[in-house]
Amino acid sequence: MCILEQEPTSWAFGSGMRVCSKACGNRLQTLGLLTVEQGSDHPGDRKTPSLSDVARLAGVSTATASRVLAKSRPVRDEARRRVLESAARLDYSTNLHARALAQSRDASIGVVVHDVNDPYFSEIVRGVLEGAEASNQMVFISNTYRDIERELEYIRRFRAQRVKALVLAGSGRLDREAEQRFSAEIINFERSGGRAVLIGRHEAAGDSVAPDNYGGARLVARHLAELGHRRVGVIAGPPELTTSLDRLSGFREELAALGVELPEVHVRGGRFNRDEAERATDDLHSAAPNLTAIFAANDVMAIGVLSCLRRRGVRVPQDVSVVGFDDIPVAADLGPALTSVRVPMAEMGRRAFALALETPAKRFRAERLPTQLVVRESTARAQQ
Amino acid sequence: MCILEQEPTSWAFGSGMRVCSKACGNRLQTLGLLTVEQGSDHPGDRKTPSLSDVARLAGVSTATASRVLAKSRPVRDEARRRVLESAARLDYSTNLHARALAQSRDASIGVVVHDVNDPYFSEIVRGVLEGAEASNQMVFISNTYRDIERELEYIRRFRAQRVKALVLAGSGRLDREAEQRFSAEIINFERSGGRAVLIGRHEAAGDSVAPDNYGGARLVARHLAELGHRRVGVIAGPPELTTSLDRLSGFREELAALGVELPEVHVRGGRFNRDEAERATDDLHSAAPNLTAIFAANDVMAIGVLSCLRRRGVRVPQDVSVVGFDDIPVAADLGPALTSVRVPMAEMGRRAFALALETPAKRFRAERLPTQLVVRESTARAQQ
DNA sequence: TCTAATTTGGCAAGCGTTTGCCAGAGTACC
DNA sequence: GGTACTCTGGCAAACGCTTGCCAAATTAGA
Repeated sequence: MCILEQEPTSWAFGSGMRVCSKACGNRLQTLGLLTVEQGSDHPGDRKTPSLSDVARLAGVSTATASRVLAKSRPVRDEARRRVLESAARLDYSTNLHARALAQSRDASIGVVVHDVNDPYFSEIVRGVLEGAEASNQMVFISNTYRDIERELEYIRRFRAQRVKALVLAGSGRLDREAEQRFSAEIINFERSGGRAVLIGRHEAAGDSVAPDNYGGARLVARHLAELGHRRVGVIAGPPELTTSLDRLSGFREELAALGVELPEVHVRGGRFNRDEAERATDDLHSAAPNLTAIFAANDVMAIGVLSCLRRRGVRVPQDVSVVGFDDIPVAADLGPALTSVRVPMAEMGRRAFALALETPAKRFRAERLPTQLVVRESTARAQQ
Repeated sequence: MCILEQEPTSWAFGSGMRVCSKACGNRLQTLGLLTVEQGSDHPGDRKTPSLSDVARLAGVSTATASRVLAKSRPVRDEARRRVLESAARLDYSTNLHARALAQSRDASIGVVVHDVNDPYFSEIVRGVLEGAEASNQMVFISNTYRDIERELEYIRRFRAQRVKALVLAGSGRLDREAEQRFSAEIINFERSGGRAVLIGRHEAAGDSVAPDNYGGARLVARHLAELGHRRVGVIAGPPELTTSLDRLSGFREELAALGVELPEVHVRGGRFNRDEAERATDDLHSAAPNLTAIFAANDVMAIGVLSCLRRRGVRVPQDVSVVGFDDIPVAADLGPALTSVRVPMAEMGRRAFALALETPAKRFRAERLPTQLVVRESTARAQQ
């Protein structure tokens, strides 16, 4: 084991540290090769103790033991003490399935997101977890990678698990049939007694929280127009998602209102990821090399845009201004720091969680959270 | 509803699109304010159908219905068809708790990570999910935010849920007592019949997968020494974690072997996050303004380092070279692109998942995955 | 056609909790 | 001392599925 003899509190140790480092060093000599080492033994498997074992050991009925452990009713001190002691002695662990079955309800909360690797969603998850932590609830996260079948599958699965509440984050779809199937599953879920809250999709059957994508995109248009940009392009999101549409149309309409034209050839699209955005920017820039500004449908795509422009020797913001959307944490650390629209992702997660625990109103509720332009280094006055 | 009349396949639509945008636009006029809208009704709640309801409707016993739905034994076509049809008619959803209880085992898999918002962990999660997807398993992710009590709590919770397997990602701790409590919970978990696999911590009781932190750090030392750096600093990770120690000691020992000194005052530490790293760099750079290179214990910290240096007007890599660790996806997109040590994060997740499904060997297995230096723009020859 | 082997389906006993209901034991108040 | 409550604790019936065991039905073999 690679363990210090004394508790380390800082790196300014010297000797103790060095000894340890040595040990670790030796252990790892196999630099560059995959090593398989042997450790100690796997534990044996005697049977898991049940509540009745605890009760027997404590000399009480299972009812009493249950009431102590689930805190469902007061129990006299003496008995309570004996139960707790027995439970500890046996390493007892409540079988949650039995409990959920008896109560016809699982206390945990499910979260379904498109992609935890996307900072947009991981921020949302953070918000949900903050809420959950405050009220000491278990939450389970699952990932659809934007596959609709998997999304439906997970909803069914959480229904099968009878979770108390379900938070679904992701864009709505323009495909009517897809949305209907989605809504149908949500309704089935709620019929089974759970609460469902949607993030980022207002159209489906359920309470929802969403950012003001349309308004945020208008802010971008206004910002660029004020900087004198007249030839602008868009790297849009997937055309089948309402989020893409809202962001694109907000941008387009505000530009129009300000008298700036946005020809269709200046609008390219792709999935919400870095690489597709980079390719799309290649196409766009080849087709329209004289653009002075590019609006990316989200920050992850903006990263691809920046990468493409850098590779092509285009300076940002001197030659071309770039704006993203979402304001993910890393946006401020890109080179150059990215101008973006702040979406309160964590806050949406918190709100969704809170909503999930409220008793449902008669009608679905839909909250829309404001967005806000954050100007950084990637936008500048247009060089005509 | 904001839905197109025809299926959209690209943004080059024109009119249909525009109509939709208008609708969306009107819906969102409340720019900058939180809006609460009213939607349709919540579904009512008639009782959830059970297997016996399905069986009755299909005119068979629950045993047969169960066999059809759980595919546990062949059933004659006619009966099978009737069962499936009844299940569909009733929107039946198996109660997984009842199933898990009857089988004394939950089919799902748990994942416990320190922080899904950290790309290091979200990449690991991606690897696990890829494995899970290939074999069509449900996985549940939970987040400890590096709090040891919460970590233990989640392990207990997954034990209570009797999950088939548990993947735990995060660094080991130097604190002996903490590690022992951790190991004790793992052993309890395995005793309850589940499989546990650890990522990034070899010292605890369980099969494990870990990157070669020590070796990777040595590569960094060699790289910097070869570029002529003699005055180097380190922004280290939290001193209580073995990951921090391994990375620091590998770096320090290789430097020593190459005749480069690393005074303790050139080593600062903090949590594995951007902001603490930025502060630590402030301290470091104030104390030792003549450093020519800084090694950050991970990429997230390196972002903080870069930000601090930029703020102080220090050019990277002309004045100071910076190296990170992990090679998270965004490393290549920072300004300047970050030289880092590639840790096969997703691969570790996949391996851990695979290991979790294998039957355990008699002794714990420990796999170590190689790391690799990726040189980008943030390192250059030292200006003496 | 008869017997043996193989499918297929049902019965009912779990799986490990929770909880409604009831009874016995204290307490408080007349 | 008697009545009316309040506490505690136990019994046993769910909760909704799976599955070992057995019997009936079907098929194969002779």
